[in-house]
Amino acid sequence: MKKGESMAKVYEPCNAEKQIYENWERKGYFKGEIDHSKKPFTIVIPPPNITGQLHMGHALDETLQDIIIRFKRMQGYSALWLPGTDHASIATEAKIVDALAKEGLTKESIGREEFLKRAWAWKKQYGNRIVTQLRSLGSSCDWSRERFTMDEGLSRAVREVFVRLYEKELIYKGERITNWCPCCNTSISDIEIEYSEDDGFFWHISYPFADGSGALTIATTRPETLLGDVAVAVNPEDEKYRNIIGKMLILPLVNKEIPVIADGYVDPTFGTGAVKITPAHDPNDYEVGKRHDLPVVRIMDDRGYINENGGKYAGMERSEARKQIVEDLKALGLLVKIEPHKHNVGHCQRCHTVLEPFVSNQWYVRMKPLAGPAIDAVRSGKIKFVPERFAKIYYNWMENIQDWCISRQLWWGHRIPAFYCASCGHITVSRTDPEKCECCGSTELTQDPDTLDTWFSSALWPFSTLGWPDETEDLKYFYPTDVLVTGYDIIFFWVARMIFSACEQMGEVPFRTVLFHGLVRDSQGRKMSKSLGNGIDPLDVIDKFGTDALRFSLVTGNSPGNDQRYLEEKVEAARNFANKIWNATRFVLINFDEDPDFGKIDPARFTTEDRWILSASNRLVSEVTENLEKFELGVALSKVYDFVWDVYCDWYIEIVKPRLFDAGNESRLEAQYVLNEVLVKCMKLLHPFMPFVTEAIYQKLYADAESIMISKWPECDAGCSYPGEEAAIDYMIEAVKRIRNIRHEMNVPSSKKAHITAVCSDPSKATILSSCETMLKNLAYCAGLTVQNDRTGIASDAASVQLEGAVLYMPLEELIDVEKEIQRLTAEKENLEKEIARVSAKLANEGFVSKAPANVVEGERAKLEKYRSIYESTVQRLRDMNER
RNA sequence: GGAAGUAUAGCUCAGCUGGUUAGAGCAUUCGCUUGACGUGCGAAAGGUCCAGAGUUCGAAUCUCUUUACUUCCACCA
Repeated sequence: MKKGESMAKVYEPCNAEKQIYENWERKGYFKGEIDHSKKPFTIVIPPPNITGQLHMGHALDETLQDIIIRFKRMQGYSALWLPGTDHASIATEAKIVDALAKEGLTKESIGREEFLKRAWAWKKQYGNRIVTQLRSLGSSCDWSRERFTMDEGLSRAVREVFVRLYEKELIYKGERITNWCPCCNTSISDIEIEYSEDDGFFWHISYPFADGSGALTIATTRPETLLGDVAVAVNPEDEKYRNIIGKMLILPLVNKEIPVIADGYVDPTFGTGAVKITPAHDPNDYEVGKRHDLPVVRIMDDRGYINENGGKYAGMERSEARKQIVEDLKALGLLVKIEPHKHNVGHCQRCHTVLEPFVSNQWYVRMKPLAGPAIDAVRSGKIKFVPERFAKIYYNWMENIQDWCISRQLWWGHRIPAFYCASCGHITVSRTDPEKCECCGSTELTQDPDTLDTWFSSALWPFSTLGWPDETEDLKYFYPTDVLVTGYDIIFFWVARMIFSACEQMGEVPFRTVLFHGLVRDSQGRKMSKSLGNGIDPLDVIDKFGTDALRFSLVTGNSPGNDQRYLEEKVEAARNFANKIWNATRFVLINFDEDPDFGKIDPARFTTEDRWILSASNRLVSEVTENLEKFELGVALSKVYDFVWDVYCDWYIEIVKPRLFDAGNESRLEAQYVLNEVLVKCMKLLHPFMPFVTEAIYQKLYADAESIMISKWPECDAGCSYPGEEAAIDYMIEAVKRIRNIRHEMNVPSSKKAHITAVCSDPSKATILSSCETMLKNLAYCAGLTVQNDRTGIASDAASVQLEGAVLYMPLEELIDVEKEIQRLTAEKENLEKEIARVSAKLANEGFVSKAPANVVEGERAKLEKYRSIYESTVQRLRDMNER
């Protein structure tokens, strides 16, 4: 039995993929080896959260990375794709807290140690799920180097960086207004805030003067913060308030005297032009308070309840307190009016709770000194953003950067290595846990209870995963990494922070290129989300269509940085393509001799179509390679797709069939050779995109093959260029297409074959045509072909095909509707007239001829000549038919 | 308030540094058991490349303006 005959008619991805993947992994192909005879090529994975489940975003991200790393591996680089996961402090902690709640426990009740024990157990049990899922995408990660942000080594890196920054005074602890999530019960950094325009109210409240001389009306969106007011500010330039500056007001409900102060911060045109000042609960008020040396009165606890400073409101939840305070003000007649007011409210990115900004004592990274080198790294081109426009967003953020709040009131994460001395108050920050205070020597030390922002550790990922702070061989060989592939949504969270961290710690960029991709949205263009329930599980798609199909659909027709929609039809089309190449292979193998000896092929026996496709495939190699180098993955893929389907399957295979079916054909072996050669080349070009089918096919083609993934990437052969053969086949294809067209238009049944007479004035075209009788017979329902140089013997009602330098006549007798044919020819004639007019006008244009590049002008001339040739024969034919 | 992106066939989208009779997939219409594939083959229909101006010999492509949608940043109580 021939090899191809054992192949199923339909490619079944599910059977093949798992086995193929296991084989790759077992053979160790994914391993990145230090090999000084090769150049390294490194990608570190954007570590997914251990709480995460595979979604389309991962699928896209992984696919892009895998394409690049497989391409580079085949090109001969020592490729390393380093995988791992992120501990995701808030998200994971929330999971554990939820689990505890189900048992009626709280984290405080079980204590820190027990809590962490449970968290690690959870991580062990579920943290690997995402990793398993990544494998089903075909990711060729070096799993032997898998890292976790809380691994011992990575934790050491975190501590090292913290200490270094502290020693350089780039980390400090300070009391500032920080955004706080009362639900997650922790501080968060500025970029973790999500603003949304919410409907709210503007409450106008009357503050009576202490001397009884009337009252001043202020407007606020947060009346409950009134409890913490320490002043009311007006603009010093504001005429209407000039004479009340310095007077005292009675703070309603609290019955405390507060002053009217003057500060330029107040906009006299907004609200009433008078602003209540609550330094503990508003960043601007805090600044005003500092300028005027006002007290800071915090009136809310961490959970969002009014504290003891709130008098009778103490213990009330913030929204409840707001309601009550408004009620009470109304009762006192101090509520002047309530206006509906839309304003931007900050929400917690994770739980969407309304955030509460208030003063607290937190750890910060001083960003200004770190931002400079990080900006330079991109501006100088050491790091390239693809697409470039993201650099602007990056600069804009970096140039206006605020200090980064890195402490979190959580337990799951890297604990801040700061130790407070009970006797002298000194803070000891060190690489190892200190036994005594470095200042006074006291042993009464307590460690800061807080942990670090998750992103603090991910910021070190490109080097911490390679062994830093040790000077490992891996670090020396694989660092800096080459490409970072990620979504534009984490440019600030992660990309920017990796850049400044690497510049500071390594004195070297973390990666040379950042390839940004967009979001995968649903078919209606909405973001996929849990709450909408519109998410598509990549694993379901893989089950239904195969990994290759999913990967193909995510890459094709997509350009860097742009969002895309998930459409099942696209995956289906990709699945069909996998089936197509599978069947092309089946065809090739069925038509091979038992064991073709390609050592015996004679290039002299290559036919025109052989040279045509060898030449075209050679060009394909260079184009696809170039596109991949430029990260134009979608373009590269569609080029291979078009070539395989339209050129190789639809034309080459069809043209070459007679040679294969004729056992005695003298160039049969050459046909088999070219079929095989071009197919393998295409499979290699396709392998990074569709690793599984291409491997399955490769194994079919070569029984003793190792693996396509470690095969050599095709190279462009400069000697393999046959423009003459390419032009000849293109001409023949044109002829076939036009014959098919006319036959279909005339409703000629395929059983009705026609003998074609080619009238050819151009000897070179005559040569081409004389050689293509078989092709016309097989592809254009032709019974036979005669080539002659005049029109003798041509039936006046024959259908005709006008080509450059030739006319093909097909006597189809009664099947031809002469009127219709005249109509068709007339339409064609008119179209040609338009084209000729267009091109002639162009060539008559002095400016065009003198200024356009020579090859463009030449191209237009050739075009004109071609159109004229076809036009003449069209006119001639019309005349014949009309004179009939 | 700043900034960015998008606008091309009924739908989803390609079209790089200006030169194509403006492309693909899906959908539509018509025809096909042609010895790999109906997850296929063949043929067709379908577009003022959002609108307007400019640069140029030449613009879907570059510049400006307008409109619509999307996103990011900042944020006035």
